[in-house]
Amino acid sequence: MREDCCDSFTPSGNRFTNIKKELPEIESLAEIFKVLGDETRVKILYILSQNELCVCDIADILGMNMPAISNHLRILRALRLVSYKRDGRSVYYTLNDKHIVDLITIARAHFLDEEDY
Amino acid sequence: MREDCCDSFTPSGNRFTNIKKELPEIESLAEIFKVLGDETRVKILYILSQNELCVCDIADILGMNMPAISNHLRILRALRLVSYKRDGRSVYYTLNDKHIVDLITIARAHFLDEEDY
DNA sequence: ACCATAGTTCATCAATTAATGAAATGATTA
DNA sequence: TAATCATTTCATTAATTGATGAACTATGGT
Repeated sequence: MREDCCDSFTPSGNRFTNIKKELPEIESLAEIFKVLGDETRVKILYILSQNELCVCDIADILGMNMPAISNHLRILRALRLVSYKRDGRSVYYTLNDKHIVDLITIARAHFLDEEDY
Repeated sequence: MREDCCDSFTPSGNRFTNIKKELPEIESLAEIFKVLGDETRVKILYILSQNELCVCDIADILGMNMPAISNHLRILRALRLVSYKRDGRSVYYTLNDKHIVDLITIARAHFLDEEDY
């Protein structure tokens, strides 16, 4: 976008070429973090890591109405983070990806304990 | 919000009490993930994990204009994820929190390798 | 003092997001 | 088959977000 830059810029052109190549990979991670960046969704994933629950239970626990929960579950389904099975009238959701819980656990350990920064 | 629920609901009231108590803590994690949920910001954090850079260099690497980068840096400053020092006309930013890189690294290892799901 | 450069702030705009209620679907029960 | 419950889908709406260009601040050079 810019041809030159501040004094640290060298016009030889191939500055930062290596890191630029890695960026598309890093960019794609934002999709995962975006899912976890919603309070409701991260809570849904957390409670599903401990219980298999129907939509109605999740709505009850979180104090929200069912369409709201159902929409978030649709997003989580699209990324294959949860799976579901119907049992009678109810649909039970389970966590489908243990990596997500790892991320939540690590984030909790790192950012909620004030030890260092 | 709802007084009763599906069949799995028990009116005794204290169902899921334990997990409900943990939810505010989980909810606060969304703030961290929200920061990483933006393509530009996660890229900024990643390149700052490898180089100390001025705003102008970051803008150059990411192919964006400076106000856009500056605004993202403001968000990262507010959460103390980066620090900065002025050197002449340039302001150099550095990563201030190694935990963030851990999260990015772990997410990359888990979600970009297709081994299991 | 004047000018150029680096960066920030601000207002505006477009796009995205999430919650809500209503309607539709699917499944069980009377 | 009518009624009810659990869930999903849909349209609407309000709120949030991110990019842009203009204006402003700060620093250094002439």
